[in-house]
Amino acid sequence: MPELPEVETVRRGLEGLIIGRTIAAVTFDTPKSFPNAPADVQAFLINSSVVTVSRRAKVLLIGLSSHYSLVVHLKMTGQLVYVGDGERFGAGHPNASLIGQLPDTSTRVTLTFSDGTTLYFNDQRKFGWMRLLPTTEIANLDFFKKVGPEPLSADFSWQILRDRLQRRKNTNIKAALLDQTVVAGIGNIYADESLWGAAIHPSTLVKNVPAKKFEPLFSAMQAVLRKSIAEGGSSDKNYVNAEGNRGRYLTFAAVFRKEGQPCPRCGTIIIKTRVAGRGTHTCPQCQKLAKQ
DNA sequence: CACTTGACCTGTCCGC
DNA sequence: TGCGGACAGGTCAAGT
Repeated sequence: MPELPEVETVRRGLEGLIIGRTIAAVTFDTPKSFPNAPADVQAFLINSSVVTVSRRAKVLLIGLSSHYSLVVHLKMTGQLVYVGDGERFGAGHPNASLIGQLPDTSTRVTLTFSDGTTLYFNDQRKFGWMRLLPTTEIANLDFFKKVGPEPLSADFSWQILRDRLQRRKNTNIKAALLDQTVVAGIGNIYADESLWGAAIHPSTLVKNVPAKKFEPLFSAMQAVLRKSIAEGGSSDKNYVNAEGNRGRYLTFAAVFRKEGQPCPRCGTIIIKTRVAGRGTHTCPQCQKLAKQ
């Protein structure tokens, strides 16, 4: 569920909260959530400070003064939540209610800074992970070598999107949008919202998507992602930002989790089906499946 | 090689 | 009320 807008929201939050802080201690539960060797942790995490917080696709990169980085994938239920001390987050601060609430049963990794504040990596379903890697090695990870372009980057275009989607011409358009090697950062929420925006049925095979539809799809995808970032992302169940607050985008969503409600464009009742192995929300009037 | 399905997890919800 | 099973979906491995 954390997709590009949610991870970007976490990134922006962390950037203002943890840069310059020095890591004093770490605790973690399972090798899967944090598989690094204790010796590396001691040598390259402890006593290093946070220099950068960046993002590529749905992956967060916390750059450290040791020239290592914490690489974090939240997968479905991961959270990165910063909790200050009483002085920083006193009564009235939106984060104040978190003091004493963490760690909880979902906490996998706890990073304690030298000033006594804390960054928690929580993950109810344990799909997510956090790894400490030399910063220069990140680009060599298989995922980073294969991942597609950033959909909001200045040099991305509808023609590039079209060409990359068409590499998967025999699969449906929703599966192609979810393929991170086609374009980075799109997950179930924004695939459904983008396809509704362009009035394309998600089961349409890529080779059958009319040529005139790729530009509207590109525009809809960018608009949806930008709107969601502006609203702090989507909180369906677990997602919260770096201060523990939920996102607001689903208030504005056209179809995602809107089954049974009227389509904002034509009033037809939104339905939920299954496409590409995922729950899929469409307007049956706006998004008709042409014979294929 | 292209494409689809299952596994990884656990909390929640639904039907019996 | 309790319980089994379906479901949630990002990514990778395995299967067709």
